[in-house]
Amino acid sequence: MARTQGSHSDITGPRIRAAALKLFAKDGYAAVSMRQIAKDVGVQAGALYNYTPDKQTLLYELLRGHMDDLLTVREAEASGTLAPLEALEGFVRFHIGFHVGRPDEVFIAYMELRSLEPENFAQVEKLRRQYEDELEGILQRGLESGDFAIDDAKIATLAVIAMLTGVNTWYRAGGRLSLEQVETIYWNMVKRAVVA
Amino acid sequence: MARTQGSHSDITGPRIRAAALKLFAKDGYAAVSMRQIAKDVGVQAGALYNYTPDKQTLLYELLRGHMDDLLTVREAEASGTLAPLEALEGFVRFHIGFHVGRPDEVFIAYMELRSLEPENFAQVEKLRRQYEDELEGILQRGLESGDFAIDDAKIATLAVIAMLTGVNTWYRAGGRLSLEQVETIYWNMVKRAVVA
DNA sequence: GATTTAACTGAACAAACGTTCAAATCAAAG
DNA sequence: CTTTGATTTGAACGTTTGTTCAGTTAAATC
Repeated sequence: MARTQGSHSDITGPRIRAAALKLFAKDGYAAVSMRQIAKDVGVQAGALYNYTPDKQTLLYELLRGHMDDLLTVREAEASGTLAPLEALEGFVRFHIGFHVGRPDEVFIAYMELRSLEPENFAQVEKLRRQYEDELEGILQRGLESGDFAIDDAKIATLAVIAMLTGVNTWYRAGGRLSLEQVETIYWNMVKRAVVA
Repeated sequence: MARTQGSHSDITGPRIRAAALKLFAKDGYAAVSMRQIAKDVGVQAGALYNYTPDKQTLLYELLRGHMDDLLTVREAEASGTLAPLEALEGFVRFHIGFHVGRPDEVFIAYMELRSLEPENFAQVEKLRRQYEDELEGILQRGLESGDFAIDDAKIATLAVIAMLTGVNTWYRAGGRLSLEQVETIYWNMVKRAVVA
């Protein structure tokens, strides 16, 4: 079994994942061949199978890793103790910052969900729901405390997330607006949309 | 050349497009084979080539047709003469109603843009920008008249469209909420987000 | 320097791909 | 009934797909 103890080079695995990530994001999972990934890494196609049992697992581990990352990083700045307004602002700014910094991961994370086999899909979907639940909790708390004025916490959750994730379709580092400006613009819109 | 005069059956072409639409939406353009489309229609793969020169054109015509539809239907309820607030409400309700009624078209229209060859991509992209420009115009007018309070008309355009199009990820006809209720919930959020 | 062990190559596999085309089929026209 | 012309079949094409594996290479261990 390969990769059980570090020996000769531990950089090929990551390089494969980086190449797959880039190519899947650009052309889509189904349109990318193992030979293209191998060529990008500078290796023959057969060599990839020392690092992944198959193509599907390669995709799954990218999506799974991305969601783990998202939840782990988010956990570090928990919102449970904050008032709804501050918690919401924190979530908005976190979401934008995190997603803008990982455009390829974000892109495949919801473009290629359907390319996952059912059990892999279920795993990733569960993590995504877990992330959404934090926002829904914030909105629900704010609704009950009277801080927020929304018709439906679940719909507002999905609407806010869709709006925020949309940043990735146009934002490019080094553009007209700084990340902090973008965060503030979106936070203003979210605030006005939900705060009483 | 086939299909120059109606003769024997004019329903095969539409049936092919319907099958392609359904399969592309479910599995993605690259993952769907001409043989799968043919099987769905109840015909051999070779027969498809009496109706389309190749697979790429099939996709292009689906996306192109969808965008033409969008712009044509939208034109029928122009907003130029309305005050910004009414124009915006009309746009929001139209966008939701139109998109919710065509989930497959909407899904491939922005999932499979990258599967279009460059010149086809440019055509479809142009139509999409044309649609977005109407919303941007409404927001810009409202900004200048003082009816709206937003930081940036272009960003607000993209944010609103992302939020509205997100309806398609969860809305199903016959669910808990009627279409009109959904429109109203989203209109409330948009209104609060941008109206002064 | 010899031995071990992990990493990679390069060829091969069966299956599936988009597309083509001669031959068969079928509905309508004369 | 025969002819015409559009439509479909079914096989074939060359290419590409994911994956396997015996054999080569090269680094680490003794």
